[in-house]
Amino acid sequence: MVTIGEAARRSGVGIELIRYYERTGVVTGPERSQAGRRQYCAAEVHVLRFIRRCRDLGFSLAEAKSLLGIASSEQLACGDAQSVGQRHLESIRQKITDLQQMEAALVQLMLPCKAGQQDCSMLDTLLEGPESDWPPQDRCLNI
Amino acid sequence: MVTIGEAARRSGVGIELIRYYERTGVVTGPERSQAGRRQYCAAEVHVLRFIRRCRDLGFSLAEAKSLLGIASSEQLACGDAQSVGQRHLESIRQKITDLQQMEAALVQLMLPCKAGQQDCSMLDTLLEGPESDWPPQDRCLNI
DNA sequence: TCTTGCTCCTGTAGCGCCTACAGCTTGCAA
DNA sequence: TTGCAAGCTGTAGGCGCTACAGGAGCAAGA
Repeated sequence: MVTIGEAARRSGVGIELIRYYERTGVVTGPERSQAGRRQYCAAEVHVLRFIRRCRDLGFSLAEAKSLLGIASSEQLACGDAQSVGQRHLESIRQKITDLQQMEAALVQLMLPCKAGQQDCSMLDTLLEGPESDWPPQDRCLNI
Repeated sequence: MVTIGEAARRSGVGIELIRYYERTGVVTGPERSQAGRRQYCAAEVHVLRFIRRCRDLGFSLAEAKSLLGIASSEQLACGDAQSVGQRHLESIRQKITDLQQMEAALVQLMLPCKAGQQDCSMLDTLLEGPESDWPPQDRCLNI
């Protein structure tokens, strides 16, 4: 049984963030000491580390919670975990593609300025330029 | 002079978003009709489109506002715009690199499951696996 | 003229994922 | 005993939207 500070150190999840996860139901609250302090057992520290690893891999908290549920269910449902992972992998690849297109568009936009022209074609294009084909109008681009 | 609905249509920025931009000082509010309705001139619609293009390219609202300031200043400071753009380009490239490493780590994590083993090594690794070298501990990974 | 239906208005609250602070109590060592 | 670190709760802020409630204005048709 360790304190929240020690749990934070061992899991790599900050103290405030641990309390936030508890408050929002991502993890269940641990036992409390008589004085009301949180006391974490090894398994609970494992869970925190699990969440952190999921977050490091870009999973949302909802996905992390879902994977945690799969991982701690009686019958180990590998297929379920695989499909969560696969969906996530596709979303990562989509983001990479979007960012690469963004990068290309930005490079294109900034290129003419390097020629040392008088006007800044970058700002001109942003202000009045033609409609580019980027971004496609029908896709969400909150990256 | 057009209504907010028409300005939204012409600029590609939603009505609620236009009001949000005005409320948060990204753009200045337009004239009002006697009944208190917003009335946009062509230049104001241009500004909205400028903001949208910046956002499409991944600039933050603060950066967009800054670029707008540069674009509408008397002496056209192309160098300033270039440096904002260059910094942004580097951050896009950093994000791409991070995502690619994330992708590789995820593929690595999910690979062994495909072999049809009894245990799900993906979940096992997330739960108890060794510390991977990804992510590096000293970098922000909120992507 | 009246009604219908669209557009517009303000204000507020919610999302996801934290981060930070105020103001308090507890625990431990010197 | 004193002093400080570490814990506690509750609340607010940041980013960039999005969505609603509850009202007012406006143009076109019956």
